[in-house]
Amino acid sequence: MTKLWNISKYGIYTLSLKQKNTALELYNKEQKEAITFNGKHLLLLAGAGTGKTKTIVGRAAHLIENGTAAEKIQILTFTKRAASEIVERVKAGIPGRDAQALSGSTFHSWCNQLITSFPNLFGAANYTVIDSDDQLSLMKMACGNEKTGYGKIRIKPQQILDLFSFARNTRINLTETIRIQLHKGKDDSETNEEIEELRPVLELLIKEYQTLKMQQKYLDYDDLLLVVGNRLHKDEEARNILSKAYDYILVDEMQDTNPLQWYLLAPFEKICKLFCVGDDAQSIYSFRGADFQNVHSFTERVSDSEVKKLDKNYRSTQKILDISNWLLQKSPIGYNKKLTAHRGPGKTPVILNVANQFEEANYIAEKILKDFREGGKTFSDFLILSRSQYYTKPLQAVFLQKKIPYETYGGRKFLEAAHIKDVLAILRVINNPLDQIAWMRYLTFIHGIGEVRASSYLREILKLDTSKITGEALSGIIPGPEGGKIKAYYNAVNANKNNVKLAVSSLFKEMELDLALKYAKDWQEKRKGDFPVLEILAEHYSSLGEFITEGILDNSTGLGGTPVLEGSKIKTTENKDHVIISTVHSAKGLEADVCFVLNVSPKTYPSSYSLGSTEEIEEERRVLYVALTRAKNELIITRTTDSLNAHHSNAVTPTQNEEINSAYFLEGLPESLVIQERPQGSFSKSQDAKKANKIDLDFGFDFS
DNA sequence: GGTAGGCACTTTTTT
DNA sequence: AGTGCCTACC
Repeated sequence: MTKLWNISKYGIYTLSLKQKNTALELYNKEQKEAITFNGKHLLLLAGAGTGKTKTIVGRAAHLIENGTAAEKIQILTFTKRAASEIVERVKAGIPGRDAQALSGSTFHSWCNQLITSFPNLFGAANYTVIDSDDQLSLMKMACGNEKTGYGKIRIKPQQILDLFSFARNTRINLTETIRIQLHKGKDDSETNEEIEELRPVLELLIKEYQTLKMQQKYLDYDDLLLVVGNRLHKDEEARNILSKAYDYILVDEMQDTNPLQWYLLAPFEKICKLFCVGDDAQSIYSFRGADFQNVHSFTERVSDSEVKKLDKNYRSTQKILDISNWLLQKSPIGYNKKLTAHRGPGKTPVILNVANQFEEANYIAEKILKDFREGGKTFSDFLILSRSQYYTKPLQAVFLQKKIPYETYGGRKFLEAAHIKDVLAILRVINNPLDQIAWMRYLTFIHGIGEVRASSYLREILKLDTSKITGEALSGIIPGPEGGKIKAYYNAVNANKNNVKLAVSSLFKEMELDLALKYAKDWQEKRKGDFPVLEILAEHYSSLGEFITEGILDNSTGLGGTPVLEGSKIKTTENKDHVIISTVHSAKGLEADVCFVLNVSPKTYPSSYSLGSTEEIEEERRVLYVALTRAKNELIITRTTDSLNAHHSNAVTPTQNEEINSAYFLEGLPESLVIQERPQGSFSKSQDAKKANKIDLDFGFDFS
């Protein structure tokens, strides 16, 4: 099965693609030892920039060149992008077909492949994988059916999903999950009473949600892992089958795996050899249940295991590492980590004090253009990192205006865009007629049909035997021109259901006018062009189900770039020279010559949402650490002074303000580590400038 | 009663 | 860019 969702993001890696991975002289002693490790299980602690990815690539190549069949190696990563990068680099290093069968996936996509490959083993066939939007719709349905119980409790469907997902990912029971997530872990009688009141209601709603999923043959993200994990734990036959399928599992970003992922991985300790790579200082996913016990307790949990370390940094110059090291040292947790550069001192990092986001955006744009025109740099030499996707909006506007090509990582995905989902809904319904979420979207897409009427039509549709559902039958249920449209859409796909591309293109022809009407505001400029892309994506799949699921499990097909068609291949801007704008969370593994870290201001680092618990603040610290260590030669940290006078957040008490300032990560930063700058021109020694200097307030902070 | 359209609001991080 | 809430129309 071809996976076109792996459209390469390798633009920035092409230079390193050519090197032969297994030429061991390319590696240092520690890397070599890891690559050629001959024991059973290995945990490799690899600090930022120490050649982690390179070593995984080398390990896979080494195994293949020493006789392991490529299909018996599974590489697991967090994003499809990371997986494809590793796989492509291994393939590039090994001539011929030996490495072609090498598989790299996310945990979720891997589980999906296993479930699909062994339908009898896992007992799931023809299911639909649902994304978070669909989960929310389904949870709303669950809550709607339980109005009595739900009405009393002030908890939103999204919160219920978050609690449930947290519980499943951490494998903690519901009571304790509520305690941790809603009561900050408190264990007193008042808390316990509240928990006892909430828990039964939640349980009821979650059970309803589970039932709805079962009825409609849905699997959500967590289900994918659980289905595989549960089977492996309970069933020896399953373990036997999979032990024949795999000899080695290579896990990237081990520090970000959660107990559910460990639950999935643990049976493989007996089945094959684990090679897990991670860095506890870069653990930034605890909101998703990541637990660095998976790293810290590795040797206790896994018999026949060893730990090795990589700590020589090849990415950054020393002055960039100095500020990164300083940040970690200030932590009350001992990370016991100090990166040393192998590339000399380099340039001192800059802190750029700006008045506001627009000044920040303009400064960055001007610097990039200047370096591009006069400094011999390409756009791909720049990486811009932000705490949140939302914050980069003004920057993107300025880039568009100044014609700086960029690509965003993180944020809304291609297949999550409303107009794409509208079209996919019809495919989904034909793939799985029990898919009520898709039915509702399909029906309410038609002008004149709202939620109420759609529900009643859907009730009629579901009464039909699934084999009796036809375009004709639908127009029998839905009268008038609306029914005619529904029928036409249905037939367009149904007549071509064995040719996904044709299904998509004929459906689009039917829907185009209505789509243009619904999205009149930005149809021509923004949305219309996505459909040729969708058709070409579709071309690479042999069934509707595969197309829908692979799309949902992939996050690499961002909508940020302008997709361009070139022959039969999609070319997106990502293949051209462009700046990368990314959230820190999506930037793991990335690096760039010049790196901007946006808005390192109080309230953002750490985020004011995280104040209150040391664990959360420390996670924020690691987020900043990850950001700082992306830079190879130039690090520019910006900080906005108007974030201090928070007009947007209305009620900040003086005490809170003090807390915000004292928790601020750059507070107390030694002068020698950075150069403070202000943009030239519009920004002079005004009042704003004075505010900028006030950020380093000297408040002590007692973490004990 | 049901639907569509307009307005205001709001955004941590992701599979 | 999406969602929730209100209002005006069928």
